[in-house]
Amino acid sequence: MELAEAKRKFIEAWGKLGSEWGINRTMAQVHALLLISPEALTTEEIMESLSISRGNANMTLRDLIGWGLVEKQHKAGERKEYFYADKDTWNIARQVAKERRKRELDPVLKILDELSKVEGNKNDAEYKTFNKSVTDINKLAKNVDKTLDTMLKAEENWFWGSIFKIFK
Amino acid sequence: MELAEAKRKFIEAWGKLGSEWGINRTMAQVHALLLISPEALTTEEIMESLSISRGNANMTLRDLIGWGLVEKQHKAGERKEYFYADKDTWNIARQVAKERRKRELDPVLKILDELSKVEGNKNDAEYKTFNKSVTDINKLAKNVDKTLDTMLKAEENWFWGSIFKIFK
DNA sequence: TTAAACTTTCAAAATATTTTGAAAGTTTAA
DNA sequence: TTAAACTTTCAAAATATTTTGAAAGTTTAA
Repeated sequence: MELAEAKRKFIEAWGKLGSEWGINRTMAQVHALLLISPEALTTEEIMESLSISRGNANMTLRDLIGWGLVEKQHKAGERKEYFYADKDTWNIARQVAKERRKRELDPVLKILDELSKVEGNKNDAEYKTFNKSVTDINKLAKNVDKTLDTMLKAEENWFWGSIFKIFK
Repeated sequence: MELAEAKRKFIEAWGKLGSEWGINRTMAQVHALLLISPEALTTEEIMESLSISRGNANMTLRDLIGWGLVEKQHKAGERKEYFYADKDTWNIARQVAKERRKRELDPVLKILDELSKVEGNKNDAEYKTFNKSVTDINKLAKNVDKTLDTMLKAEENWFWGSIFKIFK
């Protein structure tokens, strides 16, 4: 396979995976493009490579910066801004986990905590089922939360090393 | 908080979480409704509770069955079909992990394997960066894949117990 | 100051996804 | 067989999301 074709496939695959994981397709594609670029790119180059508009490129890059996946760079003597993606996969995984936890898991945990406090008649099947489902899901969500927390603080080797020790 | 209000909130929260995780909102809401129902419900009751159309209810229920989260039940002497959700959160988590792995992770792993085989000039920065990113992501994805595999085979207590032993 | 070189915004258009509901299909009892 | 009681399908409508591109805004050098 040609390098150029391989690059296109990578951008496509990453874009698809992104869209299945709540990151929009273009955002994931811009990220993919930067991941395989040795040098930081300008908005212009990104627009060109992916055939997207200036507005889209601008907003997408700001989102990626917001997710902590991309940073702005300035070159001496130039007005243009350059964009560079962190290429450490462990950092990428951690950043994504961190953002999604904050944006999605935390608000749900808050609601579940409230809902598991709702009182009711213990002889009412409706209440009993509601309460059991809510408390069970709450427990699971808290476990996930704690695991993510540990992962966020951990070093890559330590994390996977420990996971593997357990999983043999 | 009233039970009725709590139920509404739960359905809303689960629906939102679902839509952030690639399961459509209505599907997640139907699932939530069934999770807090002690008895299996009919299509009619689901349509009514959530104010959705017959077609939507039917397709959504079939999807939920396809994800292994809901099952059809028949009551003796009745023509109607009843739908019941598995209430074991560990099973739910495993089912979802299993389906998403199959639908999303596996295809990407296949592409990454191919892409990491692409040959090129080792003095070319373009090639070097491409190759490093692809192989790194491939390694991470394989780790995730293996961990999911273990999780799918594990018992709940064993899984979380082990995770906790490590994470102290 | 000014104007060139850039970035950002946002309403409108394009696209993608979801939902509806009527028509078609299926099953069962008699 | 038939017809009532149900389920399924799918084109069209509704809704949600994404993208465009021109206009407005900002920064810098001179």
